[in-house]
Amino acid sequence: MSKDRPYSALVQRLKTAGLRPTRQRLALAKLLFGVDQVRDRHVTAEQLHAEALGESVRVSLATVYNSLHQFTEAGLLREVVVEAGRSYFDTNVSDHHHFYLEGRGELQDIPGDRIHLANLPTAPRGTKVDRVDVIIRLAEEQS
Amino acid sequence: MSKDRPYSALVQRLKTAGLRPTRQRLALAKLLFGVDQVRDRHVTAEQLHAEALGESVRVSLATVYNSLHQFTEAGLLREVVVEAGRSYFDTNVSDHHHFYLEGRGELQDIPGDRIHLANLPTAPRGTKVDRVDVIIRLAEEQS
DNA sequence: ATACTTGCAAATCGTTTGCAATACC
DNA sequence: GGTATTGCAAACGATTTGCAAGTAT
Repeated sequence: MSKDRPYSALVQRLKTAGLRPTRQRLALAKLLFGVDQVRDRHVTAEQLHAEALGESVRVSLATVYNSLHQFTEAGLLREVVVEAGRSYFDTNVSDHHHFYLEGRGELQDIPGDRIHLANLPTAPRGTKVDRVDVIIRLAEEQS
Repeated sequence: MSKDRPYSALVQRLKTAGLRPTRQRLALAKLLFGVDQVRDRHVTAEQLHAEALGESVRVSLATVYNSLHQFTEAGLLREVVVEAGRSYFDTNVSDHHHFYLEGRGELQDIPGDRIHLANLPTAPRGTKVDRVDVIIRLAEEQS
């Protein structure tokens, strides 16, 4: 499997999302959604930028931010807010929730059907539920 | 009821929390917890600062930040993270959840016993649940 | 060819910090 | 008096923007 393969699946995914498959976007998509990525990922812009540079992919941080937001708008990513002042992007866009390990700043998925929410109050008049976020904040246990 | 009353209840509350009842802290406490405040409040530092200035209370923004964090550490406030890059402080420190009106950046409390969480996964080894946040994100309904 | 993208550096936003001046006990 | 607290302005980290140069179709 050559490193220069066009990754047609990813190219197609970007096109379908209405995004030109530029070198940068494709490289980032590969890091985020590529076949090498076994499980779902939770990254910050800085992390992804560092990772790209580490793989000798030349991208500016600004472009990483732009791409992450474009991917999010296109429904390829989901933004998770757990900490004021830092945004995480989750490659798992299905209905699910999160563990947040406060010490490490680490996120972990919890399948959506794992938690049961009952008696959800109805949305106030004039509004509709966009989504429900459940974050279980974890602290390191002092043995 | 004079405007200059010492607000002994608030003074006591600060003292109990191990905080000197300075002019600034007392003024902020009054805005947050004072008798005039009917319901629970959700404020950002900037909002509270503006409000204080509006009431001719001289406080610096830095002191507002300091005080909010001190109040939070003392358990008088709870910090709510709904949006990357902005912190809300909630005067309701009991167990409860939130509606978040995305358009207006507005928070609304949902009593803790209103929502039923079932099948909560157990915390990973070495960690313990610090708290569970449920945020119901609301969008304005396009009629 | 033309519209979309990129990179850079500067700008911005919310928040924090260093430190001298000030207020509380 | 001695310590905690304040205010200011500068520092900060994350994110965004303006714009000239580059790239996809």
